[in-house]
This record gives sequence, structure tokens and C-alpha cells, in this order.
Amino acid sequence: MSTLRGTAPAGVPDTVVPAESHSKADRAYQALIEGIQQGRFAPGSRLVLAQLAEELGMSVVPVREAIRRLQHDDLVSYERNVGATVVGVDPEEYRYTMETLALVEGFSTAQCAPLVTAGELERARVINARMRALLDDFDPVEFTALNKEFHSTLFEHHQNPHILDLVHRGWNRLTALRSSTFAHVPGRAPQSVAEHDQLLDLIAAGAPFQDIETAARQHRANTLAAYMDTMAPADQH
Amino acid sequence: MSTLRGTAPAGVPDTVVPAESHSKADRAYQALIEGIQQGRFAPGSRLVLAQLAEELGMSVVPVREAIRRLQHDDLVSYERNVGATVVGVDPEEYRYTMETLALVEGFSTAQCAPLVTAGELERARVINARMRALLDDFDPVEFTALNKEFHSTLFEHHQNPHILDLVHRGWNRLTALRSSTFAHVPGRAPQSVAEHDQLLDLIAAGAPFQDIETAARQHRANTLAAYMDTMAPADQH
DNA sequence: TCACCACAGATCGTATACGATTTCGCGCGG
DNA sequence: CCGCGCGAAATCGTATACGATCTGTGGTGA
Repeated sequence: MSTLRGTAPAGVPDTVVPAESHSKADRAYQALIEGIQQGRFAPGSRLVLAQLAEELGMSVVPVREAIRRLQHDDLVSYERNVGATVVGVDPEEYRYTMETLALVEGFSTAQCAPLVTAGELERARVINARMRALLDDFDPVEFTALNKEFHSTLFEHHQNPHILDLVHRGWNRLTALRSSTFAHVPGRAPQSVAEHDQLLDLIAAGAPFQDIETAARQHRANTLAAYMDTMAPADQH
Repeated sequence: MSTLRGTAPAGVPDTVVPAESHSKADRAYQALIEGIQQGRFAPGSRLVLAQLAEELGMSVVPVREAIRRLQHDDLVSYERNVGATVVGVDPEEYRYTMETLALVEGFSTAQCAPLVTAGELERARVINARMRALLDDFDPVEFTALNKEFHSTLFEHHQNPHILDLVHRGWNRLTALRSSTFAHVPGRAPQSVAEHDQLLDLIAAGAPFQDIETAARQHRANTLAAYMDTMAPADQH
């Protein structure tokens, strides 16, 4: 991540990309990742180089590179001499992703906590309030966006760019998985908002590293558990 | 990682690569990663596509792909229209790597712990004994190799391939950094071996998740701290 | 009827070619 | 003597072309 040009950091959609990333490969990557996250490419569907190249108005070479990046991000699966397919939402894969995210996000949150300013805390509370307001008439996409924004606020003073990159990759993967099948786990949202507040309280109180890490990690783990509970009965008929 | 072909998973050198990975890009990647880890490419030196292509007896296209993979692994830094340079041993970068490794390796160790068999524990003890035997007439390369083998043994029953992949990437990066400048932190090796034994004791005793995670994480953190202590005075003259 | 082989279509992997961008040194003017 | 702009060399980015490999289909023989 630290080795990437500042303009297009690992495809993080938060930062506005300067319109023309001045590299066809970058544009292809952006286009594909958006397409996947918006569900325009169904999971399991094949990504054919020549076809995509024509759609994007470029040669296959940049497309190829973009696809290999997506492979690194675990957003597509690739087989030599066969091609790439959009990764599905195997519940097991979801577990891997959430677990990894819980790990890195938890650590990162704890590491950033002492450096979070009062202003940032306040901003996070405002965002969380907007999330709470959204609970009634629920919009998963908007909610997810706010969720990203919330956690981003706490990462303002990131200490370790490697870990921050892992967090971003986890988010990307998550949106890709989420948008493609399940809208959301019912009833999880309110608790999520509540946990956000608890987390902010911990940070405000200057709680020890481990407490914050555990709380942040548990926050993700709870979502995962809720998903598993919802899915498991339906899965093993 | 799970999306990679089984034969060449993210350049992990543990698994024997079937001689011909039957992909020039793969061969180039292997060759470059070895070259970097063995210090054949000095840190900071440029990796010129055409030049490497000729050395490896292939066109620039596979080389280019290999370099982008290395970029993803944070082994080279890349600048558009300029080229790739082997990543240096910036102490800060070392910190990032070790910190990340402490995080993912700690978690992975704790997660695998309950599944480690008695046989594997015994094997780990044997490996650690060999490391202890090596303490007298010290060989950093051999020691590092055994260290990898030791931790690999504990990962036999990995639960989360994503995290396992992160561990492997950390190891790769670490060998690359280590081989290029500092042989080792003096005096750290004996303590490292001792900590290994403590870790094995915890696992054997069926200690709770968090205890094992903390111990494994601390194991890396201690190495990092030792390095920082050694480096800091020498660095700021 | 079923298994197997051969062939054709589709798709990828790599080589080569050329335009685009950057870097560096040289000469000019102050 | 030093700063500045210009031009050539080096290097990368992308397009196009072709050979290699896989997949599916149809036909043949048991």
C-alpha cells in the first residue's frame, strides 16, 4: 500500500479518484471493483478479458493486470488458461473475511485510540447518530457507507499503513460479498449502533489498549455470529 | 490466497514448487523473490523490465506481472513510468512488518492451538532443540529457516487461509528485509528459543485463546523491541 | 446405449512493436 | 559561476499478433 501511488491506494473508494487515474490498468481496476461491489457482475460469472477490454475501450493487457489485482484482493478466483470468475458468497469465505477484518480492524482501532482527538470523537458520534436515525426506515447501502465512514474517522491517525491497507481490503471484499447476496442480517443493525457508542466511550475514557482491541474485535465477531446464526439453519437442511 | 493455484501459493517457499511452474510469470516471480531474499538485488536498486527479461530468457510481459506481484507483497516499491526499486530496510518499515506479523501470527497460533496434536508438539520441540543447539556457533540463515519451520508446524491445522496467507507474506518480507542489512539482533536468539518453549507449554496445557495469542504476539513484539533498542542509538547519532 | 477419441471454438499466455513519459546532461543566458 | 530550458536516451504503458491450452461437442466403435 505504501508502495502505491497516492492517487489510487489499493482501490479504496473513499478517497475521490482524480477522474483520470492516468493509467488504463487503474481505470479497469476501478471499473471492475465497482462492478463487482454493485453486483453488476454476478458471483460465479466469468470475466472474459477480450470482452471486458472492448467494454472498457482498451486492450486486454490493462484488463489482465486489473484482474490479477482483484485476484490478490480475493475478489475473483483465477485459473490458469481458463480465466477469472467473480468470487461467490460461500458462508465460509464470509467467515474468513470477517474474522480477518475483526483482527486487523480491532488492532488498528486500539492503536489509533490514544491519538483520536475530541473533534474526531464528536464527528464519529454524529455519524453514529445518523446511523441510528436510519434504523427505522432501513437502507443497507447507506448504512454500510456510514459504517465505513464511522470507522474511517477512528483511523485518521493510523500508525501502521500495512494494517490500514488490510482493513481497506477487508472492507472492499465485504462490500463485494454483501452486495451480491444478503442484504443484511436482520436485527443486527441496532446492536451494531449501540456497540459503536460503547466503543466511543472506551476511547473517550482512555481505556487500555487491550480493552479497546477486544471491544472492536468483538464488534465484528458479533456481526459474524449473527450472520452464522441466520445462515446455519437455512444452510444445512 | 485461496484463489491461487495450489502449486505456487503466494510464493511461499516452504512447499516445493514443481520445478516448472509452467508459467513464465510464476518463474519470474520466484526468481525475483529469491534474488531479493538472498540479497542478490541490493535494496534501493532498480529492477528494469527489459534487463530482467533478458536475464530470465523471456519477454517483458511476464516480468512485469511478477514485479506487480512483488509490489503487492511490499517487496518492491513502484512508480508509474519510472519503474520498480527493491524496498529498503527503513527501520520504520521493519516495525510495520513485525507489528503486522505479530498480529496475524499471534492470532493464527492461538486459533490453531487446540488442534495441534501431540506429535506436532513433539516435532516443534525437536525443532526448537535444534535451534538451541545452534545458539553456540550461530548461523542467522539456518536459524531463520528453523524458526519458520517451527512456526509452520503450529499452523498445520490453519483455520483461516486468508490469515495464513498474511503470515506467509510477512515471513517473505521479513527474510527480504533481514537478509539485506542486519544479520540479527545480538543476544535475542536465546530468549527467542526460551519463548518458544513457553509457547509450547501454553499450547500443551490447553491455555485459553487469549493467553496464547498474547504470548505469540509478545514473542514477535520482543524481537521488534530488541531491534529498536539496538538500532535507535546507532540511528540518531 | 455408453465410453472414448478427435476436432473446433473459445480463451488465455507471451512476444513483439510502437507511442508516451520521465530523467538526465548539455548548452545558453544571466 | 550558477540557474534554466531544451533535446536525446532510457524506460515504461499499451496495442496487436500469434501460439498454447482448455472446454465442449459430435461421431465412431464396442
